[in-house]
Amino acid sequence: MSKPEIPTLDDVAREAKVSTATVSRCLNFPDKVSSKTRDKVMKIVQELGYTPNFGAQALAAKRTNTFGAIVPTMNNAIFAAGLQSFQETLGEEGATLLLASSSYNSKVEEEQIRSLVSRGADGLLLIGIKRNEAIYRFLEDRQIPFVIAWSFQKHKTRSCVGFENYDASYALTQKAIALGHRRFAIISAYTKENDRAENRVKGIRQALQDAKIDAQNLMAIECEYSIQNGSTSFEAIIKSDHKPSIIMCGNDVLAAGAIKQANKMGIKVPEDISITGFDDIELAKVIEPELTTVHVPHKTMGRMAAQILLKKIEDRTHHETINLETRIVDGKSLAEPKLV
Amino acid sequence: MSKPEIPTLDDVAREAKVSTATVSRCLNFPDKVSSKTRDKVMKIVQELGYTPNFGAQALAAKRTNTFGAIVPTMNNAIFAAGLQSFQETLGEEGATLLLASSSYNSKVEEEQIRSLVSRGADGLLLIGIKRNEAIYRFLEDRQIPFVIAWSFQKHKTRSCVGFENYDASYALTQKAIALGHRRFAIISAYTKENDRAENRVKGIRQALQDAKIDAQNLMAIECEYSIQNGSTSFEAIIKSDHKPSIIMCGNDVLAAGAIKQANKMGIKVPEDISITGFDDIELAKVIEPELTTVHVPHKTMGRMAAQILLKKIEDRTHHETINLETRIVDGKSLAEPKLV
DNA sequence: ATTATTTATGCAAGCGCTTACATTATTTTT
DNA sequence: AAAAATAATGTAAGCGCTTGCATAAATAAT
Repeated sequence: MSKPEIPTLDDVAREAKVSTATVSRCLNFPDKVSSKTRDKVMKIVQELGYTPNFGAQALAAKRTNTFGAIVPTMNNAIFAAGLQSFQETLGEEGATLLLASSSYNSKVEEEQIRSLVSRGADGLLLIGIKRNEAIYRFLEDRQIPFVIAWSFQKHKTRSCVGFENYDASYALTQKAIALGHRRFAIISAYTKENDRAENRVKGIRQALQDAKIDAQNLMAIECEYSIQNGSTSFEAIIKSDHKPSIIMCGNDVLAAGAIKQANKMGIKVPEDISITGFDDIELAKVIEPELTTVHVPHKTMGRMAAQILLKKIEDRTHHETINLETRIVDGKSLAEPKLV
Repeated sequence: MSKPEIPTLDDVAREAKVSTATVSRCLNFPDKVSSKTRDKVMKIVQELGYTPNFGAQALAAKRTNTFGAIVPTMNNAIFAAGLQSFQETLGEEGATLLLASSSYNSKVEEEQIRSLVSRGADGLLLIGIKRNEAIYRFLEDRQIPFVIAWSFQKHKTRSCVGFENYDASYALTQKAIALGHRRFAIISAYTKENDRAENRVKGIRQALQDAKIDAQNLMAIECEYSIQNGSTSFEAIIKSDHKPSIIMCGNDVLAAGAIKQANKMGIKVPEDISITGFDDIELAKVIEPELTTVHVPHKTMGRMAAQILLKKIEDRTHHETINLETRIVDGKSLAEPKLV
């Protein structure tokens, strides 16, 4: 068999009878080269099917035009829309996205951060705030730009673009209280290493407290995000003796599972029980009844995250924290509680 | 500010008073090194927080322990489950996954293939068969192992693990015909560069033909996969004068959109019209009525794809094509047509 | 104790690219 | 037409790592 002739810069240079420096410039700074040689070189590049060796390039240039993103999951659409616009915005600038998924596991996330950095990621998109301080320092020591999304915090140096999970959740709870609900249940993601989930729960608790509703009236379940878990948790709540008039779910996926189970059990939503979601993903509009949920500006968030990152590459000192607005989407799944 | 002290192999070697070769061996072949020096070196590695530079490593070693996958979309869960198990299987072998999404655009996919290869991907997961022959040659010239998933073909050299989209679709159509359906509509993805979609449509057409149902009785719409498009297409079909008794959708996402729209328009599924999906993603079980669809063994497919790839790394000549079974999942969305 | 093996380390040559800096060709100015 | 300024190209020194080969240390065999 013929050996795998992967052409190198040298091959191109030799063939075109110029130095490797010139070829490199043709590729990277076309206008630093006379159009005559450029054409000649480009032709050979085409002929040989030359592709630069990324490792060599990264090694020599110390930048890669590559960004990394680590999301907790790709199993449901929570992050899809945001990532999509993140990627698109990067793409417009000719940058590439490397994607990894941590399965909501902070150990895994840490490894992936290191891996992406050692792969030469010029910048990183991270979801949420809560993570080991050591890993933040790792990034900061190396001066790797990063931006945190899906959460908002006013930090002196760590840029973010997100929203107040707490406030959104608080507002939704207020609305439920105003409708007359007094007995609550929560189906949440694990809050331990997930500040989004944590703040959503906190928002609910605080709203209840502020309305002088005793914590006795709240039951909370934590589980992984999945439709199945939404269903299971719903059933567990119904079968418990807590008897809430409303179940507030940590996201739309759980809510969808809950509604599905309600339908299955012949429990009418919202007549018998109200159910709310969070995120406003497409799924929220498919289930019957349509979900009352919190709209999160995913697209905007993704785009702005990319923009911040790009700015940080330009100017290492750039810093900003952006707090996006959320809003309650009125579906059909939240209504006044049944009179008892 | 202190400069970003990124430690290198040299730093570790100097600190540990050994050669760089020894440090490298400690990291890559621990048992080629005496336990005494190993401990000494590892301690320094820890202290310094050393992470190997990926580019340099790739350049010197000509392998990266990294695999690439390019999926058409991450916007819906079609590929999520498969990718997940693909990643898990790779992870067990200490390999990393680089993920890219092509937005069903073959030009983009081609770029991404090149990009992943130049990034040093040891192997690639590709979705579907249909793509430019040139890009196949690109991979083959460079002897980059790749495996095709989600489609099956018996190819002499190109390995794949997938299923017969055609057969599955044919079978589902037969079932519909057996129930009495004679007037069909299809909502499909664009078939131009998508062999899965193409074969699904072909399967339907052939089943109709074999049942002596004239092509006149079939109406087909192509659009991008999305719930919204499912809804829009459903409405278009209903408002046309085609009046099918069944709408077969290219995947569950479209079907979900269709059902949603049916509910909205007060059209009963399956009493007034039957709707089928394809893929059996979680969504299929959430919508009301539950979808009759084709179950695709996503997890198995992802795992086997990874296994094949790993085998190919071991033995460049390894080759296999695996045809997985699909099966019809009986939901509630397919029933006998209304008597006219 | 001496020699033959085995094991552990070091040396140094790249891997394929970028980029100061030096050199040469071209254009502009006087 | 010569001098000065500008543009185009070449030279070569790395970037941080791996690995074949040579050498040194430890162990086994005589």
